[in-house]
Formats: sequence, C-alpha cells, structure tokens
Amino acid sequence: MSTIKAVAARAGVSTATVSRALSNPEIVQPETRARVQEAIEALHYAPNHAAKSLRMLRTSKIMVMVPDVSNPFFSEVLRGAEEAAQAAGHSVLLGDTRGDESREAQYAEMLLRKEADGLIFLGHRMPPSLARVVAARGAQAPLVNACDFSAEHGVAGVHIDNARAAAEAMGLLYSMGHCRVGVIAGPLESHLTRERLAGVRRAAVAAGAERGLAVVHADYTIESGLQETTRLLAAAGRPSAVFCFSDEIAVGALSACRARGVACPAGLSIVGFDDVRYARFLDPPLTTVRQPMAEIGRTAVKLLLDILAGEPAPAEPVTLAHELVVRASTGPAA
Amino acid sequence: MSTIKAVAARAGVSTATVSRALSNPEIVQPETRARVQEAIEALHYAPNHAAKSLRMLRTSKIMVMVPDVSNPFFSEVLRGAEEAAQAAGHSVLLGDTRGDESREAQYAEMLLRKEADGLIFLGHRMPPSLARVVAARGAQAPLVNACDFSAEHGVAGVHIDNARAAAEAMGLLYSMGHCRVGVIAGPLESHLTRERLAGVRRAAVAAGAERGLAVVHADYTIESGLQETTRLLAAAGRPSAVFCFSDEIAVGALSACRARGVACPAGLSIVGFDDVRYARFLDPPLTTVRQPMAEIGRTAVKLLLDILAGEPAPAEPVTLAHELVVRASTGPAA
DNA sequence: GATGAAGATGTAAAGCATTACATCAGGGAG
DNA sequence: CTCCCTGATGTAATGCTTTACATCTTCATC
Repeated sequence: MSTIKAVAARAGVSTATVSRALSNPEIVQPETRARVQEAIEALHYAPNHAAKSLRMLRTSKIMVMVPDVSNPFFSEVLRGAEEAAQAAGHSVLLGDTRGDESREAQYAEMLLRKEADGLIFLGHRMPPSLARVVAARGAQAPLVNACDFSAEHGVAGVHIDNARAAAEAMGLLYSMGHCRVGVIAGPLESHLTRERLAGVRRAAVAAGAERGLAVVHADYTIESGLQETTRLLAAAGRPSAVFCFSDEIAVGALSACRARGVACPAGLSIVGFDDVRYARFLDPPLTTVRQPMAEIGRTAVKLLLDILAGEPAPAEPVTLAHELVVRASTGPAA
Repeated sequence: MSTIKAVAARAGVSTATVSRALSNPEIVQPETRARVQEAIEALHYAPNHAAKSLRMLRTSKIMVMVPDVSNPFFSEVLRGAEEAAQAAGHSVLLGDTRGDESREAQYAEMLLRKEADGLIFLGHRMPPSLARVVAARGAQAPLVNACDFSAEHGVAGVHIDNARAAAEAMGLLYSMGHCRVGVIAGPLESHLTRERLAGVRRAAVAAGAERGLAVVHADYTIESGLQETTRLLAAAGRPSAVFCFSDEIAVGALSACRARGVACPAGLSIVGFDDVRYARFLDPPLTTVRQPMAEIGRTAVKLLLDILAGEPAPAEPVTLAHELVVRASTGPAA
C-alpha cells in the first residue's frame, strides 16, 4: 500500500498538507485539496491505522466481553453496542469468554496493551488485571459493567432493577394463586443472581409463601433448565409454577414439561427472563421479564464514550426500565 | 503507561534486550531475563500494540462481517470464528452490517487501513472497494466468504452443498406424499438462494411435482416468515407443506399456523434450515437442515489464517457436511 | 597464543501519520 | 512604503517497538 509520503510527493505538497486535507479539509486551499485528492485516488491511499493510533494514543476500538455470543440475550446486547459504537466512529472488538476466567484475563490484557480504548464487560467478574486501573481512576476508568452490575467493582454500569423485576415476576405467580413456586436461578457467584433472589424472597414474604419456595441453580443453558425442571417436577410437593432466570432456562423448562407430559400452563406455569426474540414464538408463548437488550448495549457504549471523552462519570449506575410481559405460559393455579 | 524504554532503563539493558526477553526469551541470559522481568512487573509494562503493529505490519485481528449478530445462525458462526481466531492468537473485530451496503463498505475499508489482517464476510455481496485486492491477489487475498459463497467473487470460501441440502429437504416432503409445497426462499440477489432453488427444482422435477411448487421470497426474519406463510395459507390450492430457507422463517411459519388455527404438521408440514439452538425446542420440534454453524466459522478462520501465512489457497471452496434432521414438524400429507 | 565461532547485548533505522512550530506570501493599515 | 497580521504550507519531532547489523566476550581449537 502507498503511504502518505507517496501521496505528498505525487501531489507536490508536504505530508502535513495531505494529513490536513484528510482531517481538516477546510484549512487547505481548494485547489491544493483537489490535487491531494487526485493523488489519493490514483494511489489508492488509505491511512495506516496503526501509525495513526500510535501517534494519537487512541484506537477507536472498544472491547466487548460476553460470556457467549451465541446466546440470544448477549447477542442482542452486543448488537446494540455495535450499533452505538459504529455510529460514534468506533469499532467493536469481540471477546467471547465462555465464562472462562483466563480468557477474561486475556481480553482484559488487550486494554492494557492499548488495543482498545475501553472495555465493556457483561459478566459478574471484573478482571483482576484491571484492578490497578480502577484503583487509580475509579469510575473514570474506561470500563463499563453491563447487566450484572455490582457496586463493589467501582466502575460505571448499566442494568435493570433486577430485584424489582424478580419481585414482579413472582408477584404475578402469587396473584394467580400459586403457592408452591420453583425458582431456577443462576450461579450464586453472580451479583445479579443475588439481586434477583432478594426480589424473589421479598415477594414470597409479601405473599406469605416463603415455605412454598424452592430455589435451585442452573447455568443459564437450555440443558440445565431442562435438568433442574425435571428435578423439581419429580420432587414431592412439586411446584405449580417456576420462575426461570433466563428464557433459555425457560425453554429447558418447557422441554421438561413436554417430556414428562405436563401441560403448560395447566400443569406448570413458567416465567422466563429477558424476552429474547423467539420467546413469543414458543408454544405456549412465554411470559417473561423483558430486558431492553439493545438499549443496554447502546447505553454501555454511551457511558464508555462519555468516560473516554473525559466527562465526569455519573455517580450512579444507569438503571433501565424492564417490563413484565404476560403471555400464555402462565395461568391460574389449579 | 510505561514504555519499553523505561523498562530497559530500570533493568539496565537496551530496549532490544527487553523486546527479545519478551518475544524470544531463550536467547537472553537467564539473569538478564530476570532483571527485565522484574522491571516489567515493577512498572506494569505492557507493550503498546499500535507500535508493534506498525512495525510488524500485522494487527493480529480479523474482521468478521455479519448481516445481523443477533440472528442465532450468524451468532453461532461468529462464535466458532471467535473461538478459532482466539486459539490462533488473533482477535475478532465485529462488523454488523444489517445488510446495508454502505456499512459493508465502511468495514471493508478497515482492511485497507490495515486495521485488520483479513476479512471474513457472511453475505452475498463482496464489498466493491476490495475488488482491487481481489484482482491483484485472487484467492490469495485475505478474504473469505462464508455461507453464501459465489465462485464469481474469486475468493476463498466455505459453505455447505446448498443445492443438495435443499433437494433433500424437498425430497423428504415429497416422500411423505406432499405434492403442493410452498417454498419460502431468501432474496434472489443472494447466490445461496439461487443454489437452494436449483436444488428445490431438481427435487420437484424428480418427484414430478413441479406444478405444485409455490416459491415466495422472505428476508430471513420471523416477521417475513409469518407474513409469507399467511399469504400461502390464504391462497387457493394452498400447500400442505412449506420449506423455509431459515429456521427464523420457519418460526414465523409456525406462528402463522397458530394464528390461523392450522395444526402442524397435520395441517401444514414445516421444514426449516440451519438448526439453530432452539429449533428442537419449538412446538412441534422443527424438522430442519442442520448446518455446522460453528464449524463454518472455524473453517473460515482457518482458511483466512492459512492465506495470511502464505500457504497456497485451496483451489476449491470448502464444502462442509449438512444433515437433514427430521423432527415432528413434518408428517404425511393428509 | 592466535584465530575463529558462538553467544549476548547494544545501536540505530524503519514502520507511518500527526501536529507544534517555523516560514513565507499577500493584503490592509498607518 | 513599511509593518504586522493572517492564512497556507513546510519542517521535523514524536508516538513505541522490532530487528538487521555491529560489537564485544568468552571459549574451543590448532
């Protein structure tokens, strides 16, 4: 590829002028600009990004770290993030961690090597190698935690009110007369799980149904949802409803019902979480807590770009609105 | 952040030695190496990627361009690609094009600016700005076309045998006695659509059922699947089966059936394409053509890395195995 | 003891674009 | 006519790392 030098030579100007013609066209004489333009086209010149990035100390890239791109929830958040980044002239570096700590560390390292200007992470763990950055800059560190936010991290964040959302979901079930309710939660290490469980308990207490609560833990996959639901259905005093911490888990639950010949919602009401794109197309259509996935992604990017632009970080994490979407997978207790 | 110079100064060696200690540890004396190591840790040194990349003329990044990350098919391919890239020490730059030509051009431009070493694109359009690269280097250009491959592009590619897969899907329907079959295809601009339609016709001819064929076009979304199916169901001589060119379309078809009170498969057999992760959990579980999505992603990356390593590109595009997965959404014609 | 080879480390160029500062020309004001 | 300011453009330093080549030890060999 040709360099700025070649373009300058051909146009009979200095490299400075070429650079200016590209980044500040209005300060170069129109005819000079035209000559430069001609040379650029003739030589098919495209500025080398590494050189620019080295000089400017900015990469125009943001790293987005997700536990699993192929999970419909994360891919939707990712899409929102990509959209916002792109609109702001940044591009997205994707890190799929598979929940693996060493992979997380590896991606975090990229921030230190200045391969990206900032990092958005969707998960409950904050990479230890970034601890120093956070210690030094606090919420001004170019880090945003999305979804599974914990104030302990001391970084900017965006999420929904998980406790309230969970309480509302349980409230729906209780209002329908269910008193034995299974909860298929996520792993306890996750702050998000603990938040939602707090909401669950609050609702149970309010309904005076604590004794009927059965909490089990899954890992957000369809398979584990199937397995845990099967276990709940087999137990004595089996629940008449389950609240799943993700739609994937709920799909597993539906599948377990089908396998055991339990009708939904007649035999088991099911509530999911997220409202992924196919939730409404399941049979029965899934009652679930909608998270504004794309909006979470966009907001995370916005927060990050604000931080990068040096704006004072908001003291509080951003809380977005959720919505309990009632469909046909829930019905009155028998 | 500290630079290699600072590390060198602290360790009392030259920058060359620091560099060697990092990239070629075995050629530096163990005690020197230890001193360097100490300095690196003390100063929290991490090599600046832009500088490295400028010097080496390599970025260790590959751009993956998809029409829609949140589509479960693409996100699964993406995941495979990310995995393979990461394993080979590269990282993935994500480009979500939304099928928008100008966005495609923008991402392609990044290749020219050397923001990435290579590009994998999942779509039917080859960005025009890359035409020169291809003209110059042919299949040695750092480009790989995945899924929707066309030989016209003249670049490396990976895909399944779409014509055969489509013929098999239709063959299944014909073998079940369906003679009026609707086909909800993709847009005709796409080479992949034309390939599959060729397979469809071949099967129809073989079954002597050409007259019963009704081909309509959707854009691979659930919504358009719903709409086109509704149209097919409303038409005179309505089909007893539909073959959808994606599972998303099939979800729309299922949804249309439900809306019109048509039972599946009793009233309408449905075949999808892709076998996305939730296809088996739909009700009824979807009969579909499984594409090895993650494998496609991995293979695309492998091809690209081979090209980047200067290995002679395979003369032929890689064809991976598909599989017709028969589930409960198909049944004998009434 | 001289010669050469091998191994360790240093020197400095190269990779490419941006931009502060310098320079130069032209026009307006006094 | 001279001085100064403004606007356009050039000069050169800067960002940081890698690596070819140069240098210097050290050890083995004849």
